[in-house]
Amino acid sequence: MKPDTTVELTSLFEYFKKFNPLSLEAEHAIASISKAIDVKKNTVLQPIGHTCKTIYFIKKGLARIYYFKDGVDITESFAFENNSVARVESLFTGVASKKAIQLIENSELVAINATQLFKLYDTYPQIERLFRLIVESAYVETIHRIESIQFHTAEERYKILIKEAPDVLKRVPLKYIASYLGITQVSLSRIRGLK
Amino acid sequence: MKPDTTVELTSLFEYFKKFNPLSLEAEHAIASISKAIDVKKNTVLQPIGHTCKTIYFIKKGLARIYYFKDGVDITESFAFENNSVARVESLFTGVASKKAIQLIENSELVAINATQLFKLYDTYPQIERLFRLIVESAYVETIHRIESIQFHTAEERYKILIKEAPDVLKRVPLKYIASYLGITQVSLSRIRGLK
DNA sequence: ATAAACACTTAACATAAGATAAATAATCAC
DNA sequence: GTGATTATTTATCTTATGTTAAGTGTTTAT
Repeated sequence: MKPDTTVELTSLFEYFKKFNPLSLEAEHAIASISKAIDVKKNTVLQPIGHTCKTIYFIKKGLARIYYFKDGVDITESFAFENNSVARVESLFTGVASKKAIQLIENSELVAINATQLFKLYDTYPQIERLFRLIVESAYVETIHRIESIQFHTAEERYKILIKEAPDVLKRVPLKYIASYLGITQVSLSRIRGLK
Repeated sequence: MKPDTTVELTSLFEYFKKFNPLSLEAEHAIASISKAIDVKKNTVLQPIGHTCKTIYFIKKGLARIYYFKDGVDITESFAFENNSVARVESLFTGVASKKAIQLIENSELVAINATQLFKLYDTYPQIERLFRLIVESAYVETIHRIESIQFHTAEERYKILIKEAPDVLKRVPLKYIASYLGITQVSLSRIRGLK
């Protein structure tokens, strides 16, 4: 019988396979620096002001990255199941993050120790390649996000969001969606009220 | 005496050194898939609608990535000397780019064949690592750009720009700066007129 | 040197989104 | 279940930015 971790990490390795399938040995190496955790709704994983040293994979549930701008809670991004989430601007620079990760639902996560992960890059080029591809993919998404923020009206952005991620509306409080779209909750209500 | 290419690529390899120093062999491998080109002001390097297969390094000069939104010319980003520029959202996906790269000044570039570069990744893990680090760095910049666009007023964004890149103002037409800031040229003039 | 094209500013008006406040509606703790 | 939070909507007024148009200044090509 397989050890527990392997079973728990099945969906993580499925996720990896979409980018770069790993050898069993490489999978075990990642398993050895990862642990599965259950987190209650509204939990904040790491406080603002700490350097990000963990990459989370969401087996089940829903998270957001947020921060405070002039005392106002701003949602930078959402992350759904079968995706990873990390405070990248801290992870890749070592600078303390001004952001936090919060779970919007009761969630099941895999926490990967990034410090140890980066060390695995030397031994397993396939792991370095895997995360290179994951980052490239996230980078492309971020570029699309810029186009969306900069060159669509708030109403267009709202319509695009509910078209591309109708789930969001059911699972995420509107106040979080509003700041994600770059507007106030009042404006979002107004837009929703149209027609 | 060194071959010509080595001399011409000095600044490129200096740029690489900031991320991941390469062996001479790896440098030669990159040199063999690169060529130095001189480009006149206003030249568009590749037409919109083609898949991006080239990474450019700017030895001298200044470029912008732009596209058309509802017929209006929008500048997505600028790239100055000693930096690289590519239409990443096409490069990493194979999808035809809706964007073009244009030189704002007479420029000296190094064109790196990306298709061949990606093949080098198998032979030279150090090259794969180099570009992983370059992309991670660009990704972090893009995340900061989102914060800037989404949560500062146009006036704040303008002030940040002239503080962080005062060069831009001297070398880039205001119409390009305006769309980069996400506003019209008229709005930018108005902001500049204040005080 | 001149005309044409381009770059930038200014003005008047229209509109989308912000700020504040108050009213419902939904959820949570006990 | 009841009261207390929290979430959402609605209304009013203000403000920043868009749109259009016209005018001035600056390059560029011949």
